[in-house]
Amino acid sequence: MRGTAVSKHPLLDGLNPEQAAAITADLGPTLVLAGPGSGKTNVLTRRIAWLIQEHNLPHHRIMAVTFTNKAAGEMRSRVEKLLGSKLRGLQIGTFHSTCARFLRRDAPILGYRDNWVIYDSDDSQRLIKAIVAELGYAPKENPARRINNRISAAKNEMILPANYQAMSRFDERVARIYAAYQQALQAANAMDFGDLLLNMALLLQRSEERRKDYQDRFLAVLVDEFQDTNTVQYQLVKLLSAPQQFVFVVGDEDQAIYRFRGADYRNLLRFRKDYPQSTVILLEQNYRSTQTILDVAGAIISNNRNRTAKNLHTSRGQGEPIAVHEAYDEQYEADFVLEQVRRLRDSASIAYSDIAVIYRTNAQSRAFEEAFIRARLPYTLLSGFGFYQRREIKDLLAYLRLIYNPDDRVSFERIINTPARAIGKKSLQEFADWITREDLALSDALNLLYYDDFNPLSRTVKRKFREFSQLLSAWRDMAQPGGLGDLFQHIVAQTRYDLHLEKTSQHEDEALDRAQNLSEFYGMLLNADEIGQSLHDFLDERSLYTTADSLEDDDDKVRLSTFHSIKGLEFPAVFITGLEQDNLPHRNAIAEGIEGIEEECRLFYVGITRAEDHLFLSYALQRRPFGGSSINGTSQFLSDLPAHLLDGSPLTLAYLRQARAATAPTQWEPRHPIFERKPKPIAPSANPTIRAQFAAFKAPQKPTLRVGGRATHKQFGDGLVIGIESTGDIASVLFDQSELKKVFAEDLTPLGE
DNA sequence: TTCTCATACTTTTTT
DNA sequence: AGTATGAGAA
Ligand SMILES: Nc1ncnc2c1ncn2[C@@H]1O[C@H](COP(=O)(O)OP(=O)(O)OP(=O)(O)O)[C@@H](O)[C@H]1O
Repeated sequence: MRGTAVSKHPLLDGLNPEQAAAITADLGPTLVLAGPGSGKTNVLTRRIAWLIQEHNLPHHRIMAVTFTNKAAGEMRSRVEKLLGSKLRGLQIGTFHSTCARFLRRDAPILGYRDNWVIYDSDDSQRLIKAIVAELGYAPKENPARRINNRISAAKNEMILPANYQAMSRFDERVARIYAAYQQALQAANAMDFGDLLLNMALLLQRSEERRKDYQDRFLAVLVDEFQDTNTVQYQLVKLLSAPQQFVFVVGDEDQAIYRFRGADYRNLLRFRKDYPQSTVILLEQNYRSTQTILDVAGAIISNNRNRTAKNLHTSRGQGEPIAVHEAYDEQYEADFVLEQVRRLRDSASIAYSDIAVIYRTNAQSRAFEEAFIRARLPYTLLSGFGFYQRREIKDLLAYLRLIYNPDDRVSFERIINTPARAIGKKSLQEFADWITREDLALSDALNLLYYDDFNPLSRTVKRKFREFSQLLSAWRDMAQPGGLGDLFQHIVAQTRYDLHLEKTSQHEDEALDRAQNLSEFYGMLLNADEIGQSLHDFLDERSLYTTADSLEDDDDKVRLSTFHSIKGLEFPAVFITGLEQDNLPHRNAIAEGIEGIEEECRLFYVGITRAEDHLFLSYALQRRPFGGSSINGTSQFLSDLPAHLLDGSPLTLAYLRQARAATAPTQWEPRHPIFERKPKPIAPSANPTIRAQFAAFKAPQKPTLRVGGRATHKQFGDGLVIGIESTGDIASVLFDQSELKKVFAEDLTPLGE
């Protein structure tokens, strides 16, 4: 029966029996555990329609959580299409958007004023940095970024400053900073990303009245990508779905890739434990990929421990083999991708937007961007440094935010002297000291400037701040829905931000570029005006929406993305690039040990399973991060690929075979990557054979002679050992005085570091 | 106080 | 490569 369609009910049309079982399951807790492409999201969508149609739940009493805002929008329109009516009250959003929406109304209960703003990680780090300075800690030993990570982790675990357990000296400082940071956030009337979730959970825990209200409103709660929920999200689901427990979650532990954000795939197990009466449904039919792609994916993921083995199968047929490509460096890798993109379009009539290029780190997008620009092929980035992170945009946003929330300290400090108004360190200090001494809110202080009796500031300082405060109040009066574009024009004109741009740009080009960004931003404000957005709508949306969220599907451009941002999507053709040890798995993940490496393995798995028909894997022998350069061995995951499913140049395939022979299947031992920050200039050989040898890094066979170490040879002198044959008796050495040579290992004497 | 220049530091993934 | 910080001159 499996795999055959049942079609008794229009909502079940074309679904297989397991999918139908999930959709029609009883109202009680239900868990759908299934691999990629098995229709989990599809099932969740239809389940919503089913609840409305068959269980007569009013649509506004259903809440669904998706992983991205874009997925939320798509889910809403699909449900509407299934039911043939608009469903404005249906609550669908990410955890963050949903919480922000609820808190927009309820935050005053927690002591926020209703014009609170959302701080992104950059804002948080600025605030933390200021606090570190105020507490007199050394900025170097207490980097804002690291501290922010600790604080976020605590919030994800619902640990409040008072309960923060300090296990080290560093942690003791973190605990103090965390407490001060929370106070500063409250004073600034701001919430960071973690607060959005934590405050919502606290609200539900602390206010019985609000809890009952939300619980009464939401009869059913549905969550997609449940494997990537963290503690506070899990608690939110639990709190909101009580007491009737009509909770429906879908997930796949093999696709858990947000551990760094506190997510724990064991929430799937926890769900089964917390709801012992829950129905568990497995889906095994894959509708997305060819069998070859599934087999490769399966071979990769089967090395992970602690997982339910899934028996994925497809009716899509075997498909074509997986292409593996070795490139000399990232530019050649990009050229390879370009070449294949053109070929796919010409011979397989695949649109640009049907193609995804996936990499581990955002920095890797650069080589692809440059190549695509050179070749004049259209592309778009799903992740990375976005529009809103540009200096000029952040400045203008800070103006808007301060207008909306005059207590926003981070924005205030950003723009008080941008453009320069002769308010330097000293003036600012005098102002800040006064505020601290009198324990004033920033907004109150800005008002008190007008009353000489109430402030002790020196004449000039007072005058300068007063002028700023006057501007601010004038703008605030203008900040009405429909007038955001005008407001922008006034800000730019009255601060002479245009002149500031010119002054602070190095070249004409840069000034022009930044001015263009500003007009693009202006366009967005006009757009907001058109749809009648208020300032807070606009600010919230831009804090919570990512580049990928606002991308139109029909925009015919190749998608460049990290593994993380590509999750949940599918493409006829997928390129997975940068398959080098230390890149995937990333060196930092390797340092985290087996958990880290298994997560990297899942990243690879997620990437592979995005592909419908065409899958390309590539690695580069050399990369140039940070102006330096590194020579890389191939990813350990490449050795786990079943050889008979691969296609590539004979040399590459031979090399992979060799690599497989040399390493026992997936030892999670970090191999010894060759990583030289600034290696001696290496003359890259054009000879493919030599290049292949160059690539043939092996795990060390003799403890004495180490790949990546230096050794001396009686005839050729000193050199860098870049490879050792699996037999252990022959080594490839890059000699300082000559070139790459293969020599007998016994003629080499290892040198100390 | 502002601007310019040199120097040091970074070095995963995202809401 | 890119940003952030600090010193010194205008
Ligand atoms: N019963 C079905 N018949 C035909 N196609 C289906 C069926 N169910 C799902 N699909 C298709 O399979 C693809 C994958 O579905 P979906 O995105 O819901 O899977 P998923 O399990 O959520 O995947 P992932 O875990 O990778 O995000 C989609 O293109 C969907 O339209």
